[in-house]
Amino acid sequence: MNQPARRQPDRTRQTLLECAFEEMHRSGFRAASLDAILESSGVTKGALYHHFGSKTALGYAVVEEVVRPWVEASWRPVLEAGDCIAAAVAVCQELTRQRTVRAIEYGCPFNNLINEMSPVDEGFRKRLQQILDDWREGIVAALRKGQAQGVVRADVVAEDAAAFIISAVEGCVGMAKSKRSREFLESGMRGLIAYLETLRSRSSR
Amino acid sequence: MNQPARRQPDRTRQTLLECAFEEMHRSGFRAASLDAILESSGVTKGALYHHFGSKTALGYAVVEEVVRPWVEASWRPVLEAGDCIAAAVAVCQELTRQRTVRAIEYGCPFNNLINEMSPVDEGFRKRLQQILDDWREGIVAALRKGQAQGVVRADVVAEDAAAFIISAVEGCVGMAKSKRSREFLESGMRGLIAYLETLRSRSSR
DNA sequence: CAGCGTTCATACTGGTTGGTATGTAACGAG
DNA sequence: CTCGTTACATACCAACCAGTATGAACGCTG
Repeated sequence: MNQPARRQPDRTRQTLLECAFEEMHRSGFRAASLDAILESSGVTKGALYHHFGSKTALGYAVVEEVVRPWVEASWRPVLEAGDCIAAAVAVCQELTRQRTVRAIEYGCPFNNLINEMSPVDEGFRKRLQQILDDWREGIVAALRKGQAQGVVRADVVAEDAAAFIISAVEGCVGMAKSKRSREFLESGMRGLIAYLETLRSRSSR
Repeated sequence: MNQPARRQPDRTRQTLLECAFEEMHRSGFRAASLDAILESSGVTKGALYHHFGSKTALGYAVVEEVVRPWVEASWRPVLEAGDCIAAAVAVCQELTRQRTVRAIEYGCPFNNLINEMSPVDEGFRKRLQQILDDWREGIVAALRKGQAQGVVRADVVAEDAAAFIISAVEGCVGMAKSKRSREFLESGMRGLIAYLETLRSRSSR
């Protein structure tokens, strides 16, 4: 039994965020039903509207407090690794390997939200853009570091490569949603890995 | 004046498809309001339900009769060109150049529909998957032809490269939706073009 | 223990949406 | 001209959904 009458406002809020994230991942933000979130979280409507002023405010909180850390965590290895290309390849391989068919169908929450919400809600757009900017800056820094180390070719334009790599990853995961199998995702990722290898300087092969 | 009482069922149907396409492009399929489509097309609900059995059926027809030709037309140059790499580069440049800021915000209809509808509606998923398969097969054929001509490196895995190229294009257009400016799209595309050049065989440079 | 703000619970509402029932006018066949 | 089918038009409905009003129970403070 969970304590029936005990109050844990922070935990209630966190549960709400997590259940909202999952519902948004499955259905998208606009089609996400508050009733469904309330049912899966075991929270009532009064509690929800105590913690969040509106459905939109809940969505913003999910972006800031769930999606953002999730994106950051997935690429931290690349930013911290010695050989950023090898680390990126490893992340790409991990991305496909541990992904269930279910996860392939639902895709990347970050990509989903950009595609759904950016054109129709400025608050979502700004928050998602900020996450994208930070991600891109991280990749740029990693590539520059790699260039200083002699791992990455000096003629690579870091900004362009970073935008391209992020786009390719999200594009692969997105396109794979229309396929039932893992094949497309794996194939696209092999293409990406082949590209990443072209960024390596001859001296570090 | 358009003929007030004259009947043009084929034209009515076509108008409906085009207006539905635009509304779906702006709002997505599920958030697309039939009333909005009816208003922009000047057609009444009775006429709509005469031509299409349901909103879903209308959506399927839009995919088959508007989205599919649109996707096919955008890549035909690559499939027919002599130098498929040069043609692909040209398509990418054209893709960014002629695109208005408005079009950047709303993104690619094909990508939008895959991301929104594939997980939640099997009928959409199958139709979109078929378009993706055909697109990919086209690129594979173009790459193979390029390899036979000595334009494309022989060690390129055509299936992987095709999946990767399509994903990268759609990823760039998708990510750019979260940015107001053209910068990200152009930057990602420069990265893509740099990648496309790596596919070229040394003998054809 | 008294009092009060925080945290939640329940019932209800107004608006929107996809869909339908019913009617009518155009159109082609004979 | 007649008649049945096609192609629309209008009015209405049931479902769903975000949001609100109201109130009660908890729990900290003094």
